[in-house]
Amino acid sequence: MTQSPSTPDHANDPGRTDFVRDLVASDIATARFAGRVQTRFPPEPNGFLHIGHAKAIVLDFAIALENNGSCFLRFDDTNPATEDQAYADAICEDIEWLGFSPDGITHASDYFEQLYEWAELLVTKGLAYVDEQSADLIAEQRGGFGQPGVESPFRNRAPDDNLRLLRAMKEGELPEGSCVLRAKIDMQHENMQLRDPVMYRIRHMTHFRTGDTWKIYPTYDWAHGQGDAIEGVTHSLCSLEFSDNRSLYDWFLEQLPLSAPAPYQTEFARLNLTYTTTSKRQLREIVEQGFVEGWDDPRLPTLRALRRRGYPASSIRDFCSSIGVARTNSRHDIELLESFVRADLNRSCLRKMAVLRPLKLVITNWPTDAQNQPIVEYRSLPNNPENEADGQREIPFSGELWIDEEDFKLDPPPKYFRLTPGREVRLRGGYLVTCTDALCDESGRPTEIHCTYDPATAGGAAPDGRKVKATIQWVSAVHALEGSVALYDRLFTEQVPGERTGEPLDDINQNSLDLITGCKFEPSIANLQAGEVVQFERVGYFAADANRELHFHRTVGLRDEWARIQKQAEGS
RNA sequence: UCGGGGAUGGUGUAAUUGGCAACACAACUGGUUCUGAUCCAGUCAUUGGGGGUUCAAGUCCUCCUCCCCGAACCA
Repeated sequence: MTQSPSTPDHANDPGRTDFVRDLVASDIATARFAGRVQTRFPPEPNGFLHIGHAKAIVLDFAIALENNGSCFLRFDDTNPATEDQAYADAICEDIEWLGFSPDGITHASDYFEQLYEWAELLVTKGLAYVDEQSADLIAEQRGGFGQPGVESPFRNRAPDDNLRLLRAMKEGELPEGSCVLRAKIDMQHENMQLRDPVMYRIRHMTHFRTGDTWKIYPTYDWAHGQGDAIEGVTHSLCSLEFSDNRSLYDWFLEQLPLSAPAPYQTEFARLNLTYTTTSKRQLREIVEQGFVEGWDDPRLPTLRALRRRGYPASSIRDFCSSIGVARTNSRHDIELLESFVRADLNRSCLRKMAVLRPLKLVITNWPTDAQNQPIVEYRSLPNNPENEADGQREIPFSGELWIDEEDFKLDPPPKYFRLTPGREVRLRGGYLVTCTDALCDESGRPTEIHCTYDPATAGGAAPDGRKVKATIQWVSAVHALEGSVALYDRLFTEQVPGERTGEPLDDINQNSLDLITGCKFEPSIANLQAGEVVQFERVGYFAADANRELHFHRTVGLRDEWARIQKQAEGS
């Protein structure tokens, strides 16, 4: 198994351990599996991977990696009604993007034949029987919490008769729903999972891999542990809700003639994040009801959405390994994820200047050439102050510029450092300018700002050492490229969607997308690759859309001290 | 109601297995800065509650409280 070499992940936190790693270490110490470690990531190909899956993927692969073991990707394709090759392809793609290469890609359906043989074995041993009752009846007879179940009238049918019926099920001679194969365990067991669980159901459906060869399909419980055993998995990690299934996992494996020590299951808490959801069902509703534009809409926590939004795979990996593994149900602040994204992007991103909401700034004393045209100068700015090796770029500067509306106030609030009549600020990498005048429309909204510049401050430094409180970004009006930007807000308005009313969709953020057109960009923006992420200085990180020219997705904003001050002012 | 699991700051995760509650995020102070970014310094919990054992308890015992999961021919 491999992982992109660029990211050390756990390496930055060596001594780190958790209950899963403790278990693995102890199994190695006692040679339970002869020192082997093998894990697997077992998604069902009926949906797209999301950030919650990323936690599981990182854990599964990291455990293998740290112990010289291996990790397979195994599709849990036991339900032909909901699964599809397209999902399987998407899952492979997402895992690869995340930075992991499985040691093998397998399917539960690869083992249908072996599973069936073992099912006949259980029938022969009197450990499984065909039940001809309806699903409703079986459910009813299962009993409830604290109440014992009732045994099926078919429970003690002779093995030979069961075998004949099972074969008839397999041959497609019996209609869907007419009967199921059940394990014969204990209808009184306090763990409902052991009250004669269903092993096979009849489905006359086409499976995306096995086609029409099977008329019966194994349930999750009858397929999962067996798949693990066949593949040589040692540590089968899954989420907490499968805790009660563990006894069944063990029971099935105990009945089978295995040559190696049986794998065992360990459960851990799945990932929850504030202001979003990792529920497959909820995500489906959000997409299907049109709250977002598709499974890769950057507002979603799906891996393809995060990728499109510009989240580096390494930041997701780092986040997943930093949050640890426990059995406590918890919910992480989404800010933590965002802080990993910012940390990564701050190091790696080129800086660009962009003006999202343009306001014209005219330098009234800017020189003109012989044709009476404003002269154009090229100012040199670092591509990334965090990394000198990224070099410099030349940006055209002239007498008419765009600045952001937010960087000018006719009537500045307290602690506002930016441009206002009479005040001097720095145009980043350009000159110090002083506002002399502002033209406004009828409603009093500024439409054009007039400034004078100080020719002695070329590059933005004042020879006399005078300080200005603010530096703002700008784009030369005649050279500006025009495009659009999608600003994303949280998917939900509440930290815990659904906590108020019981219905998560009640808390969906109706204003999660703010599409801004008419944005102005510095000319070098034209050289960006599809999907490349840059920092628009003083604004945030933005990913170039893969298809639309000059359209950007806001990955995450910069931390914003001014916004904080304003909020405090509102509060007091 | 029965079974399984869980509870450490605003959030999450640790604590050499009985020995000074640590780290990250958030928040708040302040400093640096040609990004109100980054960076740097500082502040912010005696561990769900009661009782017990012990020189010493987040850790052991005991009683209690609260939370999550489980009664698909889903996974």
